[in-house]
Amino acid sequence: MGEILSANSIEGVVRKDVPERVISRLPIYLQTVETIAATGQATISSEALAARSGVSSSILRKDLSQLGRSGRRGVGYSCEDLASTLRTFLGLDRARSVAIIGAGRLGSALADYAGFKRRGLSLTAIFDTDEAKIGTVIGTLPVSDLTELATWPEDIDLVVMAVPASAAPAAARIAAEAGVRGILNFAPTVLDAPDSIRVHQVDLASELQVLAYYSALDSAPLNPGFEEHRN
Amino acid sequence: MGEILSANSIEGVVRKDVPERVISRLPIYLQTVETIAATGQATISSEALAARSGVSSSILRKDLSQLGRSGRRGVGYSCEDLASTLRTFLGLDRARSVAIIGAGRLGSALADYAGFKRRGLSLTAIFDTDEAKIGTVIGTLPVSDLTELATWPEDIDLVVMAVPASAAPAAARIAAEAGVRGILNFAPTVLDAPDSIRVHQVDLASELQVLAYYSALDSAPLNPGFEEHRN
DNA sequence: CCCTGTGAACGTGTTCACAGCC
DNA sequence: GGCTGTGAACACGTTCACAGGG
Repeated sequence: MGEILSANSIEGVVRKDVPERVISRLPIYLQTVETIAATGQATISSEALAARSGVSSSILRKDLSQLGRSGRRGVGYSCEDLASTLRTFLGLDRARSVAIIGAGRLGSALADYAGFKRRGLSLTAIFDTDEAKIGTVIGTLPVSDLTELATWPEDIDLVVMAVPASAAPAAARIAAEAGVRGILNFAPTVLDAPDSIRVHQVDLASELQVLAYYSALDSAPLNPGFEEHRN
Repeated sequence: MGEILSANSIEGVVRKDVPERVISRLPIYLQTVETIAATGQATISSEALAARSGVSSSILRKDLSQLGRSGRRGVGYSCEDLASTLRTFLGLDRARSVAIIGAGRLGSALADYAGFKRRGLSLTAIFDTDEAKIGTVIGTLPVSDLTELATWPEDIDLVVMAVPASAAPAAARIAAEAGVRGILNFAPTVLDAPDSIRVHQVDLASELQVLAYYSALDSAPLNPGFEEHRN
């Protein structure tokens, strides 16, 4: 045991509990540093890496320092080492298997996303409940019946949920029973899932509505005088 | 640099400055309360609305209190009034116009998303640079040449970017020059845009990598005694 | 008595500034 | 001199608990 521990640092140091905010930035750093490594550059400073990742250099250093010492003072971070540290820390050294539920337009489009393998993920299966779709091929994978998820021969770690809101809760229940550990939910509905399963929401309309708020903000004042509402 | 632009101090309009965290939850409340209103229920308590939105009741009350008084003590919130307050606050009372850039599989799938109008958004145009795609029809909209965005007759408030990472920066520049106020970027690359434009990132692989981290976390038993390492 | 609205306490995340090592 | 790593200061977000109107 303790693979996870040794993963983070060479000297058997601690795995402090790393806040989710930090975790959510690591994939960005990973992607940036991989891009830089691909150009042949051997090292990069926190300043430069932060700028290209859209964060401040101090937060980048704080974040990376939580994975154990990974940079060298006076030099910067080794691109290769850092990429490898990040991959290991995120658990991507062995590819995580992903299934897509929903073989409609969105599911098909996401399945086509070329970057799975390159980013430590392996698309293992696509499920649907629609008999007309089952058996058709998307990319290289045939669409399987969702009921087969429960007895699927390979472990499925993560699910991308690309079904209508009405179908999402039932599909989530099936995924949870099959032992899936995380769901990325594109359906515009809050899923309540057991604690064993982690759900992240991606809602096109909600994201656009937030942007709409800010777009309205500086072009036209709304609600004049709403300040005064106090009681 | 840090995309943390302060959206408060713009154009002289000083409104009580509502934190982004709060703004990002409002669309969820809106959707939940609309669903409840559709069942005919007239009022709802903070407790119930919070549970169905996946937040705590105290945070819901704090959030809503920032939009002015919207509930009634002893009773709860009027579903209709609250929905209307939220829509107005988010600037959705007049539909915000959205364009999609990228008429590939993802762009087409997103264009098909039925909920635009219902959620205060109006899909106005779809752009691409590929001549083979220009002129084809997606849903009810023809695909237009991206160069036309600059002189598009209708105002375009928001853009959904559904192009490969390599094409995203150039497309973002065109959008920025056309006066677009917000970009929802599905391309897996950090866009740096002028301050006048707000960029939100949706990255399939990054989201899955975060889920991968947590899935690895508790499937492996935690190191016994790891508590003690905390300092 | 019910349920919102809110100050005050608490906890978490970010920035600052510099010590420490290259 | 350059750049990381990190405590300490600061800012922000959440929860608590209760005052106060219905």
